[in-house]
Formats: sequence, structure tokens, C-alpha cells
Amino acid sequence: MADSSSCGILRIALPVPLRRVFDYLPPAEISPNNLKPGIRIRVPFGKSKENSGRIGILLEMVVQSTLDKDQLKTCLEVLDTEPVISQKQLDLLKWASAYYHHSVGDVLFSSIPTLLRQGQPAKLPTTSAWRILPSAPSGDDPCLRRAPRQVEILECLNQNPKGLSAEALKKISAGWRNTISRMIEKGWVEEVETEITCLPAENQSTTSQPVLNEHQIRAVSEVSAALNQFQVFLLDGVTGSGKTEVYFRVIEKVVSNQQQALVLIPEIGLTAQLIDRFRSRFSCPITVLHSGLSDKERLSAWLLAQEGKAAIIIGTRSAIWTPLPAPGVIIVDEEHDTSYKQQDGFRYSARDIAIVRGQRDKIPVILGSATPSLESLNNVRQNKCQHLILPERAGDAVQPAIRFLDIRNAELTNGLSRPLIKKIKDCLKDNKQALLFLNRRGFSPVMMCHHCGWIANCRHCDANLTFHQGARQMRCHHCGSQQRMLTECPDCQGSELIPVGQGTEQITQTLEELFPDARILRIDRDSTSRKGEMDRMLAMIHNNEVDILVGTQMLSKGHHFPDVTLVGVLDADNRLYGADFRSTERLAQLITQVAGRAGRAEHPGEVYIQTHHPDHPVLQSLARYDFSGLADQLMAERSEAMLPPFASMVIIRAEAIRAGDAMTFLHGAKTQIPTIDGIEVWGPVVAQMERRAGRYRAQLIIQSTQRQLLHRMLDDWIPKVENMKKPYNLRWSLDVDPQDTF
DNA sequence: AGCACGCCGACT
DNA sequence: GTCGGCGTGCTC
Repeated sequence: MADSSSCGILRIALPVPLRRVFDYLPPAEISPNNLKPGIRIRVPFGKSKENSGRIGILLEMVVQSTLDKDQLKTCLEVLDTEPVISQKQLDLLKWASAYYHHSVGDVLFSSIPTLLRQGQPAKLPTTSAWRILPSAPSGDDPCLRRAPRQVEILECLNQNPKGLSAEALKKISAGWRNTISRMIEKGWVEEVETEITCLPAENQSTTSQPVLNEHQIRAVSEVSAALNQFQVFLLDGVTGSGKTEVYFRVIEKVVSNQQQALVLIPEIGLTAQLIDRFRSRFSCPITVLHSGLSDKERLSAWLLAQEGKAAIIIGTRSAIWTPLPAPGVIIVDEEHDTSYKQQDGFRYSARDIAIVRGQRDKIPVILGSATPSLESLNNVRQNKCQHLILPERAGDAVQPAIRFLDIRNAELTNGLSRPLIKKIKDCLKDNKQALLFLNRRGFSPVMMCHHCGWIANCRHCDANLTFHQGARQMRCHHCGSQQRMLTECPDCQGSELIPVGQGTEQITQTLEELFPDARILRIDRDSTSRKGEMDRMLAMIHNNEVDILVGTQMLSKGHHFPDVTLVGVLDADNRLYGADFRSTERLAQLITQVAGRAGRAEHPGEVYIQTHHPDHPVLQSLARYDFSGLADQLMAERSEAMLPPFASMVIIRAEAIRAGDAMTFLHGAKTQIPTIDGIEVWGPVVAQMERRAGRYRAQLIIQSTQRQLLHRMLDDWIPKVENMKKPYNLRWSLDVDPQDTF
């Protein structure tokens, strides 16, 4: 037996993009018994000054290093007594590092809160709170007759003897700080440091449990039967079919078993509304992880989950890495949503990780969607996933009719067809709201010289500049550069520059001319960039202060507009023949989601899609709400072309300052790929938009019907690519299971 | 990713 | 002469 106590070597992962781990000697004064995998250790690294060192995570203790002992450095400092990453979690993260072929150090560090990355202690941070003291007078005390604000705050403090946070006090009164300091002077209130806790439950559950329909009952019972074992469910139901209620019933069971529920939601601004629904329904501790949190709040939420103090954890993509001592279920709402795939650095899919986690933890995973991804539908066909269908809208609501407006040879008024304008007019006459989708911000995507045909383009990208009339600017939507609107052509000095094509700004203007009495609201990234603006606009819609809504697809997610009875989709054709193999699938998802935005029982609503291809089979299936037929078509296409989900795909992308460098590099990388039966290599090809933000980009697609074979090849190949000589400014990255092939 | 070293052109 | 941009190599 090796004497590991004297010759133990620490294998440590560091937050560097290197696909490698580093061996160190343990610090002399620490007993190796106190060194558990998952603790943080400060180590000297590289040529960095010997003072501070870097923080790493102990992966394991080994007896033998690949290097001689005298080549190893000694750790500087042990930061934890208990692991910040459990062995179970380490194993999951190591698996993900191998699957996505990404640096294990990067993977580990991206899974923990920033403050832990920076070396802060792994204990709940504190925050100021104010607590009532016994010496405080009661609310009806005569000395408070002239101090209504003090009475108000005292009453709230009385109801919360543990104290209230600054955030909570602010909600009671805007000038609370002054009021509180006066009461502190009188000795009625004290300031205390308290741990940040889970969201306070609402005092009593006000919402009654809705009656489930037979499909919901079946879904709940199927999942309930699989608690404490691994099973993936695809909860497939249109908007309003009651998916959330199914989640709630399952979570109730999980929580009553003293287990935790992890709920993933897409990255959209409706976390607040969803959290309110959870809070009014559950009295157990809930914690939330999303991008709006401060570092302190994030650490608190993470630790509350890790310590088992939170029963329900709601979060966006990165919440899939939350440590759970007692996992009971993982729910991925809107599983088809692209925001579950990280688009840079460690490019993981939170939905796919959820399934792996469920398997390792032996718990059910529920994927919910009105428009499931083909990946999930394929899993259903292969019996890896159980299909639970909720076919009806809860209550009596009816699906809106989906119809097509054939715009071949049609006369368009700035992108709007005659029949659509007529429909809008009828809709306004009925005092209902109309909603128009166009996924293009700005006034026009092209600005052209009427005299010589010159087109304004971006200096840094292979793209045209979009004209923004309101801001009197030309902007590049790809690199963010902007310049003042031109008044004459730089080529021929012609003074007539004309907008070509329509964006939301122009559609709004055209509608204002066509319907001068209508109240029109534009909702896109430009009009909602100010904080709180989106919420204000949504409130206007719900208060019926708006007749026509014009918006980009940011309006297609999550929000429901009961008074909208007419939905128009203006730019469907772009997507029908888009460049990416998933664009038709995305169009189908968009239209279905859009249809779900509108209508209520008395006014089911209608969806009109302007298209040059009204007979396209995908559109025809959509109009019949024939999702299984639609899935069959798309699956057949993918199967024929051997594309995902029928093949595993990996993309290697490269970009460099100098034209051609990325292509040269990828050509070189391709020659290192062994010729193996069953592995196909496509390219390299330049990116669809070759130059972006001043860098020339290219990519190489590698795919195989045998995932294992592909991954074994990558294990061999990536080190060779790493060792290739490359221009210093060339950057390359791997994307396993890419969302887009751009 | 950082960081240091070393190499050439262009400044006080 | 050296200041500094960029290319290269290395990290237990």
C-alpha cells in the first residue's frame, strides 16, 4: 500500500481554457485527511508573481504524477474545510467537460457563483435588516398621532419580528431611511445583520387549486408514479393547456417528500410573474437564480440550495448546475427554447444536462413545451422519453385559426398586403387589439442611393447598415457600430437616399398613416431598452390603452394578450427558406407560439401569415395544428439529410483579423482528421457573414451517426489542433450539438 | 486566459 | 540609444 499521507499529490483544476489539470504538493502544515475533492486551494501558477497565486479546485489525490516530484510546486493555501463542489457534482461536471470537450477548470468554475470563484468564504452573506424592539410603542400610542409613516413601518415590523430588509422597507415607503433613523434614535428599532434567506412565502395561499382535466390528471399520475426513478417526460401542450398546473402538482409531491424541485425557465423578462405564481401557490422556501441578481444574492441563492434550505429552485440556463442535496424532480419549461444552449465559452445545453442529471440522481425530468424540439420528439419515438399530451386549452378557450395571405404578385403598402390591412380595420372596428410580428428592428434594413445604387454598409462587417429614423442614425446590428444618418450619397453626392425594405419602425409609421385614430405601440429592443419600459408597455396592453401592437419576436415568448384577436406575421418567408437546417422548425415554433399569444374563450382570434408559399407543406400542417404530421415531415427531411437528431454534429469555428487565416487554419485542422467510416466532414467554409466586427470567420462541420465514434475521434484530434501553429490573433472554438450552423 | 520574453520599427 | 507593438511559448 502506498503511503498516500506522506506522498499524496493533489490534482487540481484551474480556471484556464487549457484542457489539462495540474499536480501540486500539499501544503506542509495541513493534514491530508482534511483535503477532500471539491475544496478550493490557492496555488502558484505560471510566471505570475509569487504573491497571490490563483484559485483552483481539488479534483482528486493521486500517488503518482506524470512529472517528477521536484518539478511540482506546493499549494499556498487551503480555502475550504468542506467541499464547495460535492463528489457527485464533480462527477457530473467532469462528464460535461468530457462531452463538450471543454477545459475542466473552466467548467468547474463556471458552475459556481462569482464570489466563490474569487475566494470568498462559502457561507451565507449577510445583509442589513431592521428589527422592532420591545420598547417601541404600539400603533395607536398617542405619541404617534402626528407620525403616520412611523406607524405604517412599525406595523410592518411588528408583523415581521425577524426584521425587514432595505428592499422590503422600500416597498412600504420611499422615504423609509429617514423614518427608520428617527425610530432608531428613539430606541424603538435596531439595525441587524441577517443572512439573506429564501423568498418569504406569501402569508396565506390565496389561489385555490384549479380542477384538473383528464389529461392533466393522467400527466400528474404518470410522473408521480416515476418519482424516485429516472424517467424523462415530454409534457406536450399548447399555451393555456395547463402545463404549469401539472408542474405545480408534481412539485407539491416532491416537496412533501422533503425533496427539492429544480425548475428551469428560458431567459426572458417574465421571471417576476412566474415567481409570483410560485410564491402564491407554495408556502415552502423558494429561491431564484437569474441574471438580474447581484453577486451576493447569487451566492445566497446557491448556498440555500446546496444546504437544502430551499425546496424549490427556479432559474435560467446556468441554474442547471445548482447543487441539490435532495433532488426530487427537474423541470425544463419551454424545452425547445434556444436560450438553454450557451452560445459562447462552455457551450452546454441546460436541457441536455438536465436529462443527464436526472439519470445520475435517479429522478424524473419533465420537459415542457407547446412546440417540442425534434430532439425530444425523436427521444419519444425511441422510447427514451414518455410523451404526455395536453390536447386542450384549459377552460373553454379555442385555438385561433391560422390562415395564409398569398402575397404572390400582391400589391404591398410598405410590406402590408391589402387583405391584412382590411383585417386590421375590422379588428379595430370590433374594439379588439391587433398584433403584428416582424423580426426586424429599425426603419429599413437597407439604405440606397436612388441615383447610383450605392448601399450603406458596415466598415467592420459584411452587412448593410440599418436605418433608424427615430434616432436619425445608421446602425450595424451585428457589431453595434453606429453613425449619423447620411443626407447625401458618398459615391455620387446624390441627395436622394431611399429606404429599402421594412423594419418595425416603418411598419408602425405606415400603420399610423393608415389608421390615424388608432393607438399604436411598437415593442422591440430599441423601444424597451430603458429599464421598466417593457413592463410599462405590457401594462398598457393589458389595460387596453393600445389598439395595434407592432413587435419583434421578443413579443412571441411568454406573454399572453387576451384582447388580441388578430395576429399578423409579416416575414414568414425569410424563415421558411432560411440558411440553417433548423429554420423551418423554428418558424413552426414561432407561429405556434404566436398563435398562443392571442384570444380567449369568447374571442378565439385569427392568425394571418403573409407568404409567397401558401402551399408549403409545413405551413399547411401548421394551419391544421397537425404537429405530429409536421414533425413527421421535418423528421423525414432530417433523416434523409442525416442531420440532427439523426446524427451528432460538432462545429469547429475559427476567426482571425486577416482574411483567409481562419480558412487556412481549418484546412490544416481538417487534414489531421483521420479518415474513418461513419464520420463525415463538411467544409471548411467561410461563415455566412464572413467578416463580423472586423474578424474573418470560417467553420468546419463534423458529424456522425455514431456519437461515441465521433467523440473518440475528437479526443484524439483536439490535442493535435491545439498543437497546430496558428496566427496569434486566431481564435477557435468547438461547439458540440450546435444550435446554429452559421 | 494571463504573463513574460524577445524581436524589430520610430521616437525623445 | 529605449519605448512599445506584436508574435511566441508556457503554465504542475
